[in-house]
Amino acid sequence: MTMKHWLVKTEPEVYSIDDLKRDGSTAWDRVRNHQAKLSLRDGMQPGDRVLIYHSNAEPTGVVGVATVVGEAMPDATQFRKGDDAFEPRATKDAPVWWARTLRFERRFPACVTLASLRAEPKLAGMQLLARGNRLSVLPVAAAEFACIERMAKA
DNA sequence: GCCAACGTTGGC
DNA sequence: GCCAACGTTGGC
Repeated sequence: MTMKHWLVKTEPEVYSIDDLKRDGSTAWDRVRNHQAKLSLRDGMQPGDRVLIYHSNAEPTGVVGVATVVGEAMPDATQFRKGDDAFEPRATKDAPVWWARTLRFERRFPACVTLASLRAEPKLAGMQLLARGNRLSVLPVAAAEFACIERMAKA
């Protein structure tokens, strides 16, 4: 099966690309949207590459690349009573939310800002840039992924 | 099943 | 901090 490409959003004040670099890899969890869950659980394959996007940041944009490691796993945070990610409907036999391990690959020398993404004609169809998009896990076309990698080097 | 109220996301 | 977009909840 061919490789897929993805983008995940994170608020750097909560968990940044530097946190991922420090940790080496991390469970990408606390995602509480069903469409994003399907990407995490069913869409991603081991070895897929993932753009890391800083939202609510100065500046906002793509800051690096990670790799999908292993299979989907139940999001452990859904079982933690008292945690704001707790999910009362979830049981161990029937988890509601899923997570993936992402491994740090590299940090771009500079953030590829949202403004520069919007200014790039090749990215005009990118799902991230669609009006009102709030999904925190998104598929990215291979050509779009390559384009952003080139922008990071320029 | 409809839909108003409400909560969250995320750019600015 | 504001607010548009839009997902979720819950009464009916």
